[in-house]
Amino acid sequence: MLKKTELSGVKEIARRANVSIATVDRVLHNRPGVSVKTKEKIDAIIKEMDYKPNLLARSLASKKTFRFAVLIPKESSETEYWKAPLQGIRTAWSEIQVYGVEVSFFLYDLNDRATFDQQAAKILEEDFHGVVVAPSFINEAIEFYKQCETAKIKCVFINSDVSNVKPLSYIGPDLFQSGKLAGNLCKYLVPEKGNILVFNISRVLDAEHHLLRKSAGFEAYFEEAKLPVHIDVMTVHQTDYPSVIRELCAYLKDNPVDLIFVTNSRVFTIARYFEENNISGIKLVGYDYLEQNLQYLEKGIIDFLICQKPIEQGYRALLTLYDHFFHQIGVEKVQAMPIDIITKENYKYYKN
Amino acid sequence: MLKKTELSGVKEIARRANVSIATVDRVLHNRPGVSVKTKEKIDAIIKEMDYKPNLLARSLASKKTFRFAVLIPKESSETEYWKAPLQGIRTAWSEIQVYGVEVSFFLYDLNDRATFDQQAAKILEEDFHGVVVAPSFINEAIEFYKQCETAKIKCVFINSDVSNVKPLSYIGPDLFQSGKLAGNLCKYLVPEKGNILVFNISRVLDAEHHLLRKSAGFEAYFEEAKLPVHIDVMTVHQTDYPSVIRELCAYLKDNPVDLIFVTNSRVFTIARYFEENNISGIKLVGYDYLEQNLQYLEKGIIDFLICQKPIEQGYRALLTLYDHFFHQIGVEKVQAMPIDIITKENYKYYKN
DNA sequence: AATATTTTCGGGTACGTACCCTATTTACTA
DNA sequence: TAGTAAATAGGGTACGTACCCGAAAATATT
Repeated sequence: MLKKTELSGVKEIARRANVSIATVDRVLHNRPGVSVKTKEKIDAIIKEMDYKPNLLARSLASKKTFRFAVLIPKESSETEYWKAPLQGIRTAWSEIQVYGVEVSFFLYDLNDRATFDQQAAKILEEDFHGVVVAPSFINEAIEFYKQCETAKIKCVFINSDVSNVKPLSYIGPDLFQSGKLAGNLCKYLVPEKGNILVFNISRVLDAEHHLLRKSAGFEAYFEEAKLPVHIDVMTVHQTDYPSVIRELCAYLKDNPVDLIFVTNSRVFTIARYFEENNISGIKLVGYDYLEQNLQYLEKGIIDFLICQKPIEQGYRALLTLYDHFFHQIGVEKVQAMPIDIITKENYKYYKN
Repeated sequence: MLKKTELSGVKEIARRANVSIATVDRVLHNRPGVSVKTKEKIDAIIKEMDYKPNLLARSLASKKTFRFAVLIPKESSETEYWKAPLQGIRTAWSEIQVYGVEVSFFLYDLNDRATFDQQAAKILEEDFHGVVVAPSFINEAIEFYKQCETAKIKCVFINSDVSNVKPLSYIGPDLFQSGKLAGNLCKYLVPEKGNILVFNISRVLDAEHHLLRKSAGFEAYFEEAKLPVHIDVMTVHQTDYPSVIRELCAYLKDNPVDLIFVTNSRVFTIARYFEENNISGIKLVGYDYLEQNLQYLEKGIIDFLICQKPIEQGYRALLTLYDHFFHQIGVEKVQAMPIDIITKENYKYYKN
């Protein structure tokens, strides 16, 4: 608890440049009204001092308010995955609320493309500065992105990216690599010439859908490693329990399987079937840190879960917008999330 | 970019209570000089408003300065592990420096107990408010902790904890569980009745040393899972390459081995030997995200690395002290780090 | 050369909190 | 009851930055 040492920031600059604080302030925010000569002098001093503005004082003094929107799927009864990013966004919001950040939520239905457009339209009606988007529907998302561009609304994408579109930042997994990691793990779980089933469970599957990219990465791994496993890929569009199981049983009847890799969080569906019918001997690998999945991990029915920090994705998405607008910081174009491996022995310590 | 709405905090309280800001300030910091009656009135209003002080304004106005010390091992030529926590501490420091935080570093030599005491003594001579400690030497650390207690210096432990000692916070792995996770992984790597060698490489090994706890967790896993693997534990106290390899060769000559589990970051030593002598067929699992280890992970000589976010440990250690002193926030007594699994396919995305 | 206009700049106040210094009130002593 | 000490309260400035408003200097117009 001692005293400060040097003089403060802008004041010190002003003193050295023999100008007023207001003038320094003008060049800092390159506002007009400063002659080229003095601007250069001040710029030089700023550089020389390596001046960093005091963010506390800045946001204290600033009465600016920014409005952000959030366009992500709502949590469904079938999977609670989207609770996590939402939670992360809420946490970030609570931290930066005091700096004058307003956030509005627009949640769409993963099983209904139309709801995406509806919510997107609502956002465009209002006057937002930025928006966090989970682009589950490729074409719709691209269209929305373009409209945001003309409306000068900054976009941050989370959870899956979209080619040919350059948002302010993408925060999420490298999906192909995520599939490769799954392959890497599964290598250890199956015998020499084992049989693997890759299982896509999703109502909608756009051409570039993220499940397909994981699936592709998975197959690529075994191809590159030249491992002689047999891989079948199966996709079901009816996501309710009976439908999924019906398809699964049909496959199992005719094919030997050592391992099933479910490309999203719905691996618990399979696990439930295994438990209820006392099936063992088939390894199970899937995605996401959900209560529904963890119980089967604990019981040893699911061997591995792969997880990509959904809470942090949401958290960082909002903070990225905040950094961009308040600190005028150049934000990372791509913020690749780690690809985490969760097992029975470490899940209790995992931070989603 | 709109306007604020309500009146500010203390001012509003003062207005409602018909007193001055200074008086409100007194009851907020329960300083003397306020009659019981007005104090009660103000307290009631504070409660009613659910007043939360503006931390920005607070630290702007406060000229308080806190001094923290850091007592951790220095990076050695043998392992660069301790670079990471140091880096995390430095990052945290750069973020909170503006709030008046001073940090001094006292680095000791992992191969020389005496240096711990020397640096510890230096810390006690000066007037610090808090200290970040890596208690590598159990008894010395306990002694230091006690002296800190009488000197009213708050301690935060990182990397490994010490029983019977209750620091402000412990930030690091659950070592026993970390060993269990290793067992969980290795289960998939060895055959039915495989042979495993657990390898401790450390100059000093206190009774409660963290390598031993990992080792214990590892064995416990196989015991609980009732898996009939054969586990030998070997410890070497000479940590240079020739010595380690000499011991290893002696063991390998007489014993079949399917997998070696190295309980710390020195797994690269073994990997180097395997590479130079073209040994394959022995799986290798060890600890820590070091450049030295990653190259062997990439080459497929090391199968898995377990990692516990050393950078974040340092980062959070300093922030914990900061939170405690500046925000008077009750900090978490134990901040268990996640137990992360690193492979060839996900290490590029890992954040240490 | 005098006036109008534009460019360039400084003074001053505000943001919400901390804390010093002084003024007023109350209680106590002789 | 005056006189003094202690308790209680308020005024005011500072923290580092933002930004309004008006003043001075430079340039343009007549």
